[in-house]
Amino acid sequence: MTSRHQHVADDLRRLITSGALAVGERLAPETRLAARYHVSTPTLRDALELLRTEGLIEKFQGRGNFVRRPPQRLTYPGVAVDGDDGLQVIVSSADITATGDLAARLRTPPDAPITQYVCLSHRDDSPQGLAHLYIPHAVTRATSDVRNPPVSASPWADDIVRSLTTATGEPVANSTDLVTARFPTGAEAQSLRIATRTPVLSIERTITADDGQVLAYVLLVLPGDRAEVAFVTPIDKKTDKKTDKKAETR
Amino acid sequence: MTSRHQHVADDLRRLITSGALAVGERLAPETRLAARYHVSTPTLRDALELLRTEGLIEKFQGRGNFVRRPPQRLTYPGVAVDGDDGLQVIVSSADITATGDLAARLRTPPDAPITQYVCLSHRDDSPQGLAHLYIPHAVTRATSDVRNPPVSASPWADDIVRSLTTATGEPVANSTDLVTARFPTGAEAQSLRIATRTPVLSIERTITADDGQVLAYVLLVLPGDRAEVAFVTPIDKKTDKKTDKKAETR
DNA sequence: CAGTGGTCTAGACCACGCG
DNA sequence: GCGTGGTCTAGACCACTGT
Repeated sequence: MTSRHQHVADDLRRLITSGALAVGERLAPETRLAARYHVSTPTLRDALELLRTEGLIEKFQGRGNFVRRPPQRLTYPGVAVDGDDGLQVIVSSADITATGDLAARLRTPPDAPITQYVCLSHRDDSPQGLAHLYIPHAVTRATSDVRNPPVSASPWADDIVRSLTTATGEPVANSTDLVTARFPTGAEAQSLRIATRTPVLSIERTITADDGQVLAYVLLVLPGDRAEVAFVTPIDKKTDKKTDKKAETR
Repeated sequence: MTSRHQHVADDLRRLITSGALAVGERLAPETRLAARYHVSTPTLRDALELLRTEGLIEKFQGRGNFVRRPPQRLTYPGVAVDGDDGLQVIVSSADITATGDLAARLRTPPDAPITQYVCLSHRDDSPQGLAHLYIPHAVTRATSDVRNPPVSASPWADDIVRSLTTATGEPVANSTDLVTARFPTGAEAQSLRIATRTPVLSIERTITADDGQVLAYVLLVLPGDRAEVAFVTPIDKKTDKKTDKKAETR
C-alpha cells in the first residue's frame, strides 16, 4: 500500500525532523538521492514534492533542495491587535481605480479612485502574511493623514483601518470576515515563498460604516503551515432567540 | 513557460466548465486522452491531477475519471444558526475516553469519559462538512437528554451545543474558533470524498463556561472548494482602547 | 475476463544559477 | 561551462472494477 515515493519521503522526513539534516542545509542532488534510495528520479521528485507541500523543504532551480526553518505557527487574533511581536511589515501603497470585482466589493461605481496598500509581514526573514487593503478615495478624502501609509505593524494593516475608526465622519460599524482555504495564486506563492500547492488561509474582510457604506476591503492571505486565526465569540447568555441568518449559497 | 500538462489541463477545464462534458460523465480513458493530446500518460495524469485538486473531476480506480458536480460554495455563519437549508446531517455517537491531545483541549484528566459525536453533512449526495464533537461526561451528566443524539441539522452540531446553553448549570460563556488551512487526513479525505491534496478549512471550536470549564470541543473540517465561513465582528464605537491581546506563538 | 487507473522506470532534453 | 532542478517520454507491471 505504501508507495515507494511515500517510503522515501518518510525517511527524509525523519532525517529532517530529527535534525540529522540541519535547517538551511542543502540536500544531496536529486540524482544522487534517487540512486541512494534505488528509485528513479521522477519517483524521488514525487517524494520531495510531498515534503515541499508539507513545508519541510524549499526548492531552488539550479541550486538544490534546502531544509526549511520549521514552521513557527503564529496565532492571529481575529480582532484588531497591536502589532509588534517581532513581525516586520513592509507597506507600499498606490492609487488605482476599482475594476470589476473590486468595485463590487467596495460597492463603488466602476473606475472609482481608490488607494491600495500592500502589506507583507515577515518574521525572521520568513514571510508570514500578505495583505491587500483597498480604501476608496471617497473615504480617504474625509480623513487627513491616511494617505501617507503609516508603517503598519500588524499583518491586517489594522493601524490603517483603525485610523478610519477615529478620523472618519461615518464611524466604523462592523467587520465581516469571509474565510476560505485554497491554493495561492502564483503571485501570492511567490510573495510568501511557498509552493503553489501549499494551502493558504484566505480572509476577506469588509469593513462597513453604520450607513452600510464600505470603508475598506482587506484581502489577507496566510500560509496554512505557518498561521492560524483565532475568532472569539462571546455568547449572549439569554440567547434562546435563534439568529435568523442562514447559510447562503453564493 | 506553460508546461504541456498545464496546456492539457486548460483545455479539459474549458470543456468541463463550458458544459461540453456533462456532470457525471466519464472522460475518455487516460491512454486515449494522452493520444489525443500527443502527450505521454504520466503527463496526462499530471493534468488530471491538477483538475482533481481543483475539484473538477473525481477519479475511481478501474472505472475512470468523472466530471464532478460544480462546487456549490456554501457560506457558513461563524455563529450558531438554524440548520435546514437542504443539508442532511448524519450523526453518530460513541462513548470514549479522552487521550492526550483531546484531554488537553477539554482540560480533563487523561482517560476521562467523554461522548463523541461525529456529524457528516451532505447536500445532494455531496459531503459538505465533517464535525467531531466532544463533550466530557462531567458536562453531559449535568443535563438529561443530550446523551441521546438529536438529529442535528447544522454541520456545527450547534443544536447539540445549544442544548448545553439552556440545560447546563454552568452557562455557555464564549466560543473560540481556531482556524487553519491544511490538507485533510486520509480519513477526512475519504469521508468528504475529496483528494488528499485538496485544501480544507479546519476549525477548532472550544466552548467554555464562565468559570473557564471547557464544555465542548468541536473539530469542523470543511472542503476548501465548497465552503467558506463568515465571521461578523461588530466594532465597539468608542474603541480607542486597544485590545491587549497579542499574537502568540504556539 | 477485459478495461481502467496507480505506480514506476531509465533514460532524455531544457532552463536556470553560479562561478 | 557545469551542476542543478523542471519537464517529458514510451513504455512496463500491478490492482482494482464490472461483466
